[in-house]
Amino acid sequence: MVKKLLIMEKALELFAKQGFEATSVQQITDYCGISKGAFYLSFKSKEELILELIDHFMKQFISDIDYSVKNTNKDDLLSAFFYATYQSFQEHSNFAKILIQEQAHSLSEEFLLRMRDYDHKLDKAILTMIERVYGPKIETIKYDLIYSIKGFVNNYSGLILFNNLPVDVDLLVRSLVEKTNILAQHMTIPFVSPEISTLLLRSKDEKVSKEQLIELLEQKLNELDESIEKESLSLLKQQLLEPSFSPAIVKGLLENIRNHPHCKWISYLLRDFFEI
Amino acid sequence: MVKKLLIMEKALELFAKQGFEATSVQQITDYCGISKGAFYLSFKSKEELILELIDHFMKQFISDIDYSVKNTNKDDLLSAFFYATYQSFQEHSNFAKILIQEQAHSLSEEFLLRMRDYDHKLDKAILTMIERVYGPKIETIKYDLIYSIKGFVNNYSGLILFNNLPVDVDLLVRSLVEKTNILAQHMTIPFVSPEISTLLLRSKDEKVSKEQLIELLEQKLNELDESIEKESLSLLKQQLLEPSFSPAIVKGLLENIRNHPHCKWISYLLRDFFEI
DNA sequence: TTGACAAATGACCAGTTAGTCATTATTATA
DNA sequence: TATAATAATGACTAACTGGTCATTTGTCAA
Repeated sequence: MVKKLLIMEKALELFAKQGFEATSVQQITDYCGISKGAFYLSFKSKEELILELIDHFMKQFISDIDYSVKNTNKDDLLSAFFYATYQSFQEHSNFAKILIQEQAHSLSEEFLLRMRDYDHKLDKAILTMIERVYGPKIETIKYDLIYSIKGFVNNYSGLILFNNLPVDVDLLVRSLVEKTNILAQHMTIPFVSPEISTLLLRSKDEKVSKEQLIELLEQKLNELDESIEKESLSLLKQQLLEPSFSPAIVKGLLENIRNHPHCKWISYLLRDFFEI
Repeated sequence: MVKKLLIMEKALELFAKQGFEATSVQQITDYCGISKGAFYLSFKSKEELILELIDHFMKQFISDIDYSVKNTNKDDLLSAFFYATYQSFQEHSNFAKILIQEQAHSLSEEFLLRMRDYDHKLDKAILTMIERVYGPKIETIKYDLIYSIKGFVNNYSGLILFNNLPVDVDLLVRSLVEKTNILAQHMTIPFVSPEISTLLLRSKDEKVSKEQLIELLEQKLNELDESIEKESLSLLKQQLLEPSFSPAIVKGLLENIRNHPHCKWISYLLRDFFEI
């Protein structure tokens, strides 16, 4: 099994330098000083190597973060989080580079799903953290806060990693903690509403449940006056409970409510649900 | 010439979906309904197509931003900037996707240099903007502010583009303006120092000049007490004025000062200069 | 209808890719 | 030492890549 680790190590180096696609199996085996056949004794495909690398490092990273978020006292929590993050990034800088720059497309569906899942876990860890640190007072802006924190981490990491800056980690952490605190204390206009967050915090393939949709529909129906939009919503609710209309009709009903400011979101969720 | 536009349009679509590398010329010509030969009548290579696409959209984008930054009164400046940005992104969402997710490596040096140049222009536009909006009081934190603004733009764009969210642009702009204002008013601990910014704001290939380095060296020499580090610095200054040591010696001298807190930066710049 | 010119084609080239497998080398066991 | 089992090799395949170019098609004016 030591061969497997050698391959993972050397491959990571090349991937960080050139990206997944631009690195060939031949290059990896040359760099390891082994034959191409030997590679396929350890991994059944290049794809499998990539997935194993992702799993290996993400499991470590997420559990590090999660631990520090759950086992540090409230006052040092933010510092601990940023420290743990940049500690991990420095220790595994090759992986960090891949994490930050390797884009969505190119690779397999499996890869995307897995990354999304890890991202989701990270979101939950950050959410736990800010709820512990700031309590209920950031309720309305917590999703924007998650996003801002992830933004800071990403951008400053990219800055450091791709310019090979010598880093004063202490300063970086203090600076990011301050930015986070400032935003938490003064932000009043959230952009990421709970509605949007439900979409972001669920996995890509698991849809909003029919029951959730119906609940949301009823809520919206109460808000609206008699109108084409309200009737459309009502018919869509009927369709949810007992499908009877053709796709064309459903599409038309969705079109009716699409531009109503109160219905944009529900229209989006319904489109997602009816796969239109 | 209409053929050329067709190719650019269709190619952009495929690039946004799959990335540059994963999209073949064959795929593009199939999607356009033309022959492979016809492609090479309009572009002399795939690379040329990519560069033309980048130029086409970046010139538009940068000039839009620059105009709005220079021709809006101070009070609406931030709003105008974020509006212009998201207007552009919505209008050219395929290009925006490429801009946000297409990573550094993979492509040619020419591509990297050009992107860096546009990025640099954007930095300058944002700098102009925040200096106009906030005046001298943000002097010490202005580079962190640039970075935070770019972080917000990038992250919220990614959020919107890759989840196909229906966007309330007004809300988004108000939310980002607020975040920016909050940071500008309360941030006190900058991470991006003027030293770092000199590195970021210059193009990749233009180095810090020898004269600037010597000036910086003399400054550091005055700060230090007699020590191995000071002697190393002195010898390095000598090497700058008149090269005489072998690369191994220079490397050793740099190693001597690498971990001294006062010398991290100068050591980095010298490594860059001596190409070690 | 003809001839001249430009536009468009797609078979073809040389190179690279991920992945296979008959063959050979190495090691452990008896 | 002889045998069996395992590890490792690298020439090979089939598919695909960016790019070329002899050939065909389309469009004019004469």
